[in-house]
Amino acid sequence: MEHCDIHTTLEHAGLSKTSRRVAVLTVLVHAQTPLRVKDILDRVCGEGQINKVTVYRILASFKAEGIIREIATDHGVNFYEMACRHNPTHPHFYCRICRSLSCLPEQVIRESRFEHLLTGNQTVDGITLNLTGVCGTCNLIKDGHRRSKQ
Amino acid sequence: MEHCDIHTTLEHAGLSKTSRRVAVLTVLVHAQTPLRVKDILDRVCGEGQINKVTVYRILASFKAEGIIREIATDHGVNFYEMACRHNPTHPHFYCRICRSLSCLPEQVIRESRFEHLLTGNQTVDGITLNLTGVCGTCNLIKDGHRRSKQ
DNA sequence: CGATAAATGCAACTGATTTGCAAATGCTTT
DNA sequence: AAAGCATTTGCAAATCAGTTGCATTTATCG
Ligand SMILES: [Mn+2]
Ligand SMILES: [Mn+2]
Ligand SMILES: [Zn+2]
Ligand SMILES: [Zn+2]
Repeated sequence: MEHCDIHTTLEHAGLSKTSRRVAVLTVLVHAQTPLRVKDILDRVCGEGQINKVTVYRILASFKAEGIIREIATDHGVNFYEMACRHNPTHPHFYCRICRSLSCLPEQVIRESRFEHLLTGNQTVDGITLNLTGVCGTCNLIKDGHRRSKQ
Repeated sequence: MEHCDIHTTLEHAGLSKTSRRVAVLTVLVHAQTPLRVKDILDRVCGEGQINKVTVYRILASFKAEGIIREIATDHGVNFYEMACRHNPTHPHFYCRICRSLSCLPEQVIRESRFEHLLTGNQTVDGITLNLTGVCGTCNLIKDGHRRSKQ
């Protein structure tokens, strides 16, 4: 699958190409699902490592520049994914058992579809559509438990 | 505006009508916007007060029974609102400056509209549609700052 | 009334995110 | 190159929402 060029993206956002920013962006660009800060730390295990505070700060700057999207969940853990043209806004599914987040990529969400709902002079810069429930894997485990109790 | 009967709701959910549950549900039923735990604690300032742990446990039981909805936000603070027939699922607007959440009540969101996106055997029990941005009040303040700097 | 289960409060804990500050790094000007 | 200044990073500590363990109270049942 195609993805953005790391260096072009940073240049276009006006962010200098430090080793840490390149490392974090590389991880995000190659991710198949949205990532938590912990996931990013695990995957940036190159030579000089990286501090979690640095990751938080880099993510904040990426978000401010519109490079990435932030997806909040109950349980207070945020996920991050690319917000480039290769990855338009789409719904997600969050499993409240295993706390995993997966993309539901078939339906693109247009901001314009909801802007008429705004009555005051709000400014919208993001949309999140999340389904919550129990994922397939956790449902299987649940069924197993149910059977073994009968 | 009309709202659910406290006692009927608790009975129907199979929850005993303790003073704390009645207090929390009363606050939620009369709220004009989704509330944080802190808001609920502020509003349940009757005689015997109430402990925050109790509020968390009551909210967990309400959510498990489908009495209320939970709305997650960046910043890791959850909001709660009634999930009864008087208040069908609808989008919300979250201001990332003042961290307030407001209801956008004009567009009802039907779970069925998104279920065809699920490929595996997930179980869906909730949908959240959030717009994020800067609210009218915070935009006014921002404009004020911009002017005073010119 | 006792026995038992459910609900509550309190203190301590957890875990994600943030803040303060000092050290490192990078770029500009002399 | 050296000095000056802004940006980035790391480390320790703080913050803050939410959770857990356990003792106490309150409700329920026979
Ligand atoms: Mn996604
Ligand atoms: Mn609402
Ligand atoms: Zn799961
Ligand atoms: Zn605001």
